Amino acid sequence: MDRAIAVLDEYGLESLTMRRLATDLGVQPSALYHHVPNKQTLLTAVAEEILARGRRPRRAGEWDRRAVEVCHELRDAMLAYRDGAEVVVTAYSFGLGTVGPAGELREALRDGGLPDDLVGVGTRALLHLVFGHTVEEQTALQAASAGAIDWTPGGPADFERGLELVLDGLRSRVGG
Amino acid sequence: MDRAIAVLDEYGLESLTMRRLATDLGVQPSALYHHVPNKQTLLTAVAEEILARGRRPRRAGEWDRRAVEVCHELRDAMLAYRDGAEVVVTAYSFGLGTVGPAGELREALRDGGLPDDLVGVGTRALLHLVFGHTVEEQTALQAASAGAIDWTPGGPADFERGLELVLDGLRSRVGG
DNA sequence: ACCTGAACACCGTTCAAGT
DNA sequence: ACCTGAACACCGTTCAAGT
Repeated sequence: MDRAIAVLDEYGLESLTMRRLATDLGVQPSALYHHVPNKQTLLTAVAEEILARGRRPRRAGEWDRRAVEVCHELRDAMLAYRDGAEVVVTAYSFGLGTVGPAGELREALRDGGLPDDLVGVGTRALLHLVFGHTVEEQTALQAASAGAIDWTPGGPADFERGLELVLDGLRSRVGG
Repeated sequence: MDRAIAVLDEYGLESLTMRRLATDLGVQPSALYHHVPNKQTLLTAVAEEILARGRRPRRAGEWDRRAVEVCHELRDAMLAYRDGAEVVVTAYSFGLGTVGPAGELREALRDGGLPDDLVGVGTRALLHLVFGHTVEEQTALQAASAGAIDWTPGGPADFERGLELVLDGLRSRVGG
């Protein structure tokens, strides 16, 4: 797991192959299949580890500030490793909603007193915003640091303004 | 182009390889490189063709209803072909914003009289919502039709409720 | 201009065999 | 239990050579 994340962070997702990881570990590729059934499972484990390493204590009390906090933690966790956003988003799209923060977000919206169906709609909307923004941001950051692009993308400020758009929508529906 | 989309729709993105497309066309793989510099370019062209085939006339007059209309057109276009959402989202993440509907969305928000920076934030938020929802919906639909899953995901109703959340946020900021 | 044939440098995964 | 060695069935891409 440690070596997988190290290879990912140093050489990128396209270089995180079973063969390369095996070489890095000084082992034959086939040896990996005694610890993991296939590559997708390996990548899911990497995604979970990235999220676990990004975990922080909750501070906010209000449900909406807590939702923003979870979104920031998620973004920061993904940005902490090269191609982290892609890895997490792909893992999420496989095991729909299994990955950690979805549950915490859902809980926050529920605590806000929103009706059940809106909790679902709102949670997915926030997750999609975080994922979309962060993949775009990370791609642009990496392209910029490679000199392939001249502009820099919207950072935390733009990120939060996007979140506020849907939180406005949610707040106006509390108790509705 | 026609054969590429046909192969995609019949066998899925993972089967749309240069070698397979070549075989389908009765030609050697190397022959494709006289029409396209690499696979990514081919996939971008496929994405553009999928969007072009989904193009519909604009009906709505109001800027916010027009934005919803563009989002629906985008979703429908992607859902029309197997793995269409993945192909379009990937292409988008490479040539950031070059793909068609982003401009139309941007134009709609601008017509709404929103300040320039909010136009950018809002456009990206809507795009990310459409992409996130549609990839999730299509993945679940395909998993369900393969019998791999029992539930069905949120369709057009949930889709539109998500959009309305951010449109509420945007409307409340018109003239602000 | 467009294509073939052959090669290069890779993939993920399986499986008998070893210790 | 954990690993090796060897193979299977693929990839994207390049390039000299043909028409």
